[in-house]
Amino acid sequence: MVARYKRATGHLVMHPMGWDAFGLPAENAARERGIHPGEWTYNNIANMRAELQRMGLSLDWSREFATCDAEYYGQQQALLIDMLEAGLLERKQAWVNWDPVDGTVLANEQVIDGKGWRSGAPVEKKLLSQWFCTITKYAPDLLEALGGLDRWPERVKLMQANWIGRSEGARVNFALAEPVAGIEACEVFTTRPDTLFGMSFLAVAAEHPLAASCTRPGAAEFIAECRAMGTSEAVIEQAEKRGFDTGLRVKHPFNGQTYPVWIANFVLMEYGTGAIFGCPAHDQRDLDFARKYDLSVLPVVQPPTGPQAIGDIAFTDDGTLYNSDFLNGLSVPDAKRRVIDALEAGGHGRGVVNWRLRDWGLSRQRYWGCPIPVIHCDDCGVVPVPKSELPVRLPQDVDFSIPGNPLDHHPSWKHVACPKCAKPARRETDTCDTFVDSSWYFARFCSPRADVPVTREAVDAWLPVDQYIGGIEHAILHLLYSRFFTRAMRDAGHLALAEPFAGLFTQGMVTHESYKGADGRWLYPEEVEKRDTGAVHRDTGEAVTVGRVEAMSKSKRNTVDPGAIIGRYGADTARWFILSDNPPERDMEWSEAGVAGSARFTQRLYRLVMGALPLADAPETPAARKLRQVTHRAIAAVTHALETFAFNVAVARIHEFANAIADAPADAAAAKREALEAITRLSAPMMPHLAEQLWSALRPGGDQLVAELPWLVADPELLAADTVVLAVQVNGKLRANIEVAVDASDDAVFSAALAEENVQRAIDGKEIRKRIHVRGRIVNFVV
RNA sequence: GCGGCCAUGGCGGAAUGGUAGACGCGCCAGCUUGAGGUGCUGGUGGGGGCAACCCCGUGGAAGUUCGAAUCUUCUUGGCCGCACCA
Repeated sequence: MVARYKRATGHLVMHPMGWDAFGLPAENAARERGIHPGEWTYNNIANMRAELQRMGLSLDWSREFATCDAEYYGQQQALLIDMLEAGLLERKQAWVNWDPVDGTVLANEQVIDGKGWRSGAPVEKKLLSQWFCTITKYAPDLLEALGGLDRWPERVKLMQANWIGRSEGARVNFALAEPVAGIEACEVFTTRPDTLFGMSFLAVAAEHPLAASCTRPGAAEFIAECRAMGTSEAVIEQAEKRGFDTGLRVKHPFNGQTYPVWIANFVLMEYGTGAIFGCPAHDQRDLDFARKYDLSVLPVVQPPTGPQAIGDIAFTDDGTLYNSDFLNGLSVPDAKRRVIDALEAGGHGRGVVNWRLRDWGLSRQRYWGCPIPVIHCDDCGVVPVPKSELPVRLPQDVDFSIPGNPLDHHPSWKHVACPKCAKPARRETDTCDTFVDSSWYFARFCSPRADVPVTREAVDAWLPVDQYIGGIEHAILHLLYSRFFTRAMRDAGHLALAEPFAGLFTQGMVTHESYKGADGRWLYPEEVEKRDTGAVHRDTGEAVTVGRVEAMSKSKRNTVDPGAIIGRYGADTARWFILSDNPPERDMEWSEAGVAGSARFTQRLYRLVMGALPLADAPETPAARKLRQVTHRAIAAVTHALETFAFNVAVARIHEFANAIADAPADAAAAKREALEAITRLSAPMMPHLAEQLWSALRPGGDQLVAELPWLVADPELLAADTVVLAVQVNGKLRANIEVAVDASDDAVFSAALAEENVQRAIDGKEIRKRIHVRGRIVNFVV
């Protein structure tokens, strides 16, 4: 609808459609039904394409592709090779989130409450060699550039900023009192270096090297316990601080004292350095920990109200430093600066900016994804596949009956000659996270058949995307990865911009109740019948559990098929109904109540126009001028509503317009054609088929489609009314309405208002202390 | 815990600080029909008169203002994001 409107307003619109088609569901279908993932996928695409075409979407099908087309993922492989050469794609050992059910690695973003986002299984930590996009190299730019995205929702920018997570602080190096296993010091990250004199312990994550070097009895068991508990939901909810004293001690950089080193379950290896210094008086977690293990608590920041004892609540606000040697008397911000200077001068640390964002692990041990185009050679190491040999195609003959990665246990696919030395070597069998596929598709649409990823001419002409419309669920991951990929492509010379999406609109999601049968299987809404006694299965009559209203998803089967509405009422009714229901940015609980009303309106509009034909010439009358004014106000109102994405309001304005045309008196006939043509053209983006039908009836023999006509522009002369209805208030309460000339003087307006009987009654002879006249709006008497 | 959004009739929702509830759904009544549906007409926030009109009303409390659903503060509830992030 937006594409049709923008086209009418003179824009050259590219409205493409493609398919994000790699991923787990295809492999699951293959396992369950013995059908090849490709066949399953392309069948689904054919069904969905037909569905979209029935809706009458003005899509440019000549640019269509699927991400599982070798022509697409081959070009993606070329981009990956560029990124490898630019140091943006790296292989490194890393603690990864391992989904034991799906048998694959998950990105942090795919771990929800400690569980795999698809399998729901508790995620384990594993140390593996994996491919990473070094998105962290762009962290400062990805954060700063958010400021320039003035057509993005604030909410999305905020979510991205939080996700990137910039925090200023210091790294402090603590020398061990006695080196252990070759380790002489431990570095921590802190945002509160000002509280360094309030230190009472140092704590490291279970995965930290210092933890591993601890030989005390019980240490290994404690570490194993932490790892097993991992990120499971139970642990997070309990939030119980647990620790193990290693017996090691570190030296304070300034006061010469030593402090104990603990292993603590609340310290994360992934953030900062995996080690912290504990200042219980001014950090709640440290305080909980210190109280539990009876560690010292020394306050060093004094609130303005004076010294206070620390009980079970840490003091985390600003104040004045004390108990802190050379920092005494300073404010918290001043003390931070001062202590960082001192750390740097003494070689004990430095001020740093720390980022929450971590590198993007994109390796998946899966078949149905884009193969990472490198070859492992015993002599040459990791060698990129020469671009002339792309695409690295997925083999067709794969066996899903064995668990694990089918590419890995395929008999021949991975055995190749090294491109450098020609000795036997092995293909990489990891495939890409499917977020990679969706991180540059918008650029590919500009030149979808090119034998390079994108042609400069095409991307320079089309990008950035002027209006991106997608669900709020993409606020962080997809949009962040796309912003990263665009920068990577820019640095590789493929295009010349950093930000892919100039304007972003986040649609709400369509939600529906979910249903579960007695055997625990999810049921489709059409299988369920609601009776007074409760929900039952339509065929078997057995009781059905009604679940919560949530976003429609294939896995929960709480989906509805717009095809049913199209079949019964037609595409225009379906479109009109979907647009009229509620504001597009809001979630919509799907209900077909009201579809009949939408169908009624399409019928009504048809009768309104067809019933007025043929239109004869008629004399200009005051009534005709009134109808013309109504028409042009409708044009302005609908245009404004569409510009602001208030589609439900646009629908309401067209309803009002239709009501006004129907109510117009017979002597307004001279303005009837203009009104009927206008309502036809205004409703065309929403109901394109009906609009063309009506247009051809209004202009028999005409050779233009509504879709080709420019958008109507309201005539300012007709928008300006001759008279205006003013509300008259007394003490802010409405007492009357008066109709006055638009250019009536204040005095004329006031005397007209005072002439109203009801106004006089409200004033009741009291003194008028103030009179307000806001032209075209309101009159108010204060008595 | 931190950050953000939201709260308006039976329902979805309108409302540049200026007539709260547009428009639609639903419901009620009447006309049309043999009946039902469709269609058409009227009504539909609460209360009082039952007409003209008056009082109350946008989760709650206070404030700014001639005037607040809208701005400010506090508060309650719901939703979303992040989360032992040092």
